[in-house]
Formats: sequence, structure tokens, C-alpha cells
Amino acid sequence: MERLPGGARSKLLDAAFSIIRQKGYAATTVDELCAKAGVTKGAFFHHFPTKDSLAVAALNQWTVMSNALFAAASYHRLEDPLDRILGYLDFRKRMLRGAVAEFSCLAGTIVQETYETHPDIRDACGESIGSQAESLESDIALAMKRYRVRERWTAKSLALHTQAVLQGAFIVAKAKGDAAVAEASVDHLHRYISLLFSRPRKKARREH
Amino acid sequence: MERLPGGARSKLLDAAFSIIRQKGYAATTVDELCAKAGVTKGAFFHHFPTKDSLAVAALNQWTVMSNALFAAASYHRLEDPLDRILGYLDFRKRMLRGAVAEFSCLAGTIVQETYETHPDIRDACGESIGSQAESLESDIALAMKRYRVRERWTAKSLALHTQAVLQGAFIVAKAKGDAAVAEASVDHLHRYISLLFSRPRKKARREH
DNA sequence: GACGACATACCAACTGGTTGGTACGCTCTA
DNA sequence: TAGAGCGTACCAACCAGTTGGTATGTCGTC
Repeated sequence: MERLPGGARSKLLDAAFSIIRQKGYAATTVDELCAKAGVTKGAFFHHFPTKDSLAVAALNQWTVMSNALFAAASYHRLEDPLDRILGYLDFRKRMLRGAVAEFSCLAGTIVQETYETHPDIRDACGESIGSQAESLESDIALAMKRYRVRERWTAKSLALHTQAVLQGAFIVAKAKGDAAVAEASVDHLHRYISLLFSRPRKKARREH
Repeated sequence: MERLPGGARSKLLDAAFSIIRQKGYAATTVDELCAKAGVTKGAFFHHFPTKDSLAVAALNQWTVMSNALFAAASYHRLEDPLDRILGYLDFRKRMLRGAVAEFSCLAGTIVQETYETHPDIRDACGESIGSQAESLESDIALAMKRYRVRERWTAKSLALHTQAVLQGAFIVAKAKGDAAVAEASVDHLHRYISLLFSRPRKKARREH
């Protein structure tokens, strides 16, 4: 019999990742999470005092996992900071495969329903999206120095814009029932950043 | 005593616009909508067979209202199609005032929770976002002709990208609790489209 | 190394309030 | 006078959270 300590907790977090991205936060019930995780309600409320606290824990875990995923990606080892930025976009574009629920962002999904009513959850979402942006921001700042770009926009605003494009791409993909439109948006962002740094575009195999 | 026919119906739709954009669709209860509209549950289910059908009706109304709003805007009378596109963005940027719930998009909010589970609602969202994009698409196509832009991207993909940026800007604004980041994203999109059509940027009073 | 005291991890059954939806009655207007 | 428009009263299902319990590990003590 498996009885790893905390087994139920991480199974519940995994269940939250998949169910919330499919149906949103409010429509996801505690019973449903327990069923998917294969645990009982007692286990749920042993690990989390409330449903909201599960959301916060799931978002924090999501942030850690995402950061680890991108930190481990190969583009991170490129020498030129601009290559790292564009490599990040290529990497994110490659992730847009399969069902929307499998590649969309947990934080972006949850924040829409909770930003007004659940401050702690909203902050966890802001932290998740913000930490993604921060790692981009430093590379953007480095690239601005190297390529002597001095414009009215800041590294921070471009980093947040990048996150906005990704989040928006997920929404349009959901509305259109088609992941291809999300890829096209990432292509546009790729082109924009290339233009900002006056780098000639390299040939892509298929663009939109 | 006011007794306009259909008064309850339109009051319920108005209530849906404001409450759903604050709390999302699933968290919005029928009782709450009735309270905000100042009608009873009997009136609700007289006009809408189900809660879901209210969502579809609200989205259709939203689409009509949005299209009318933008069709009536002054930028629409500009001769140059590129000016109309950039005028659209300026117009949308000017709308980013006050609370996020007041300027964010109903369709983008609802589709996140319903795209997997409520096909009819998702289609209404897709129609809403799509019809916005279509009116942009024709101007983009005209601008591409006039400015002799022949690239790998299509007018349609740029139109959808524009919608994605707006939707994403709303999400980041919600997560950061700050509408300024949404403005900055619209500025970036403005700059991108200017670059695509090789038009020198005009001085903006304040950019990010 | 046996034993008691306690903490952790989990389960099954229950509860009180909430929610979408119904049944039915009243009251204007065409 | 028929029916559209709306109000009142109600219900069954559902949902977050509680209660009371069991199994297992852990740690100090003699």
C-alpha cells in the first residue's frame, strides 16, 4: 500500500492544474478535485483549510514549476541576450500543442474570476505572471544595452507585454477553438521584438 | 409605475455585463443578477430558459453594442486605412480608464470558464471577438495594399493578434491590479503596427 | 527495546446553507 | 379575454466545510 506522506496533497495540486484550466476556478468543485486525485474530502481539508487556500498553494506550485521549466530550457544557455528572448518565444510557441487546457496558463485562467473578490488568490496570480516577466526583463535590459537601443519603452513594459500576448493568445485560442491562432500571435510578437532590435528576420518554416 | 415591455430583460443583460466582468460567469448567481437588475427570479426565467441562455443573449448584445460603439467612433472616418487601424488602438487605449471591470471584455472573461464545457457560449464568445477582428481585418488588408506591404503574415492573423493583445492586457491588468500595464501593451502594439507599415512614429505625450 | 504519549495522514458520513430551476397566481394591455 | 410580463413561494440537488474516527509513524523514557 502506498502511503507516502503528502501524497494526497500533491495529487490534489495536480488535479487542480488540470481541472481548473478546463473549467475555471469557480466551476471546479472540491468533490471533483478529490475524485480526480483519488482521495477523500477528509484528505482535502486536512491539507488545505479552504478551497481558496488550495488555489493559492496550486498557484505557488505552478510558479515554481514554470520557472524551473524555463530555467532548464536550452535557449537559456545562449550567449546573446536577444537570442535568449527570441529563444524563449520559440520555446513557448513549441508548447502550443495538444488541447488548450494542457498548454494554457493556470494563473491567467484563475485571475479573471478572482481579481476583484479574492485578493490573496489574485496576488498569487500576479506573482506567477510577474516572476515570468522578471526573468525576461533582465535579458531585455541586457539586449537593449548590447544593441544600443534607447527608446521610450522600458524593459519591464516589454516583458509584461510579452506575457500579455501569451495570455491573450490563450484566450483567442479558446474562443476560436484553434491553437494555430495562438502560434500566429507568438509569431507577431517575435517579429515585433526582432524589429525593435533591428535584427533581420531569419526564415521560418511556417508563419501565419 | 414603469412597465416597459422587456424592461426586465434589458436590465438583466446590463446586470450581467457588470457582475460577470467582476466575478466571472460561474461565480455569478441568478439571484445576484436579479437583485442587481431589481427584478425577481420569475422575471429571469420568463425571459431566459436557463442561466446559460442568458449568457448567450448577453454576449450577442455585447457584440452588437461593441460593434456600434466602434463604428460610431470618429477615427472611422479617416481616409487612410492605416490611420483607422492606429486610431482604433488610440481609441481602445483611451477606454482603459477606471476599474478593470468597466473596460474589460465580457467575451474574453466568459470564454475562459466555458470553452470546454459550454459549446454554445464559447461560440458566442468566438463570434464576438471574431466580429471585432473582421472589421479590423478589412482595414489591414487595405493598408497592406496601399503601403505595398507583402509579408508572410496575413491581415487576418494581425487582426486576431490585435484582439489577443487587448485580451492579454486585460489579464495582466487584473493580475497586477493596475490599468497602466494595459496601456503600455497597447502602446507596444501601436509601435509594432507602425513598424510593419514603416511609418515613422509620431510623438506621444506619454508612453511606457 | 518495549511502551506510552502524541502527531500526522487520511477516511466516511453528515450538515446547513446555497443554487438553478419550477409552479402558480396576479395584473396590465391589445 | 387571452396572453405577455412579472411576482411569490417553493424545491431538489449540490456544495464547502465539519465531525468523529482509524491507521501509522515518531520520539522520549526507563
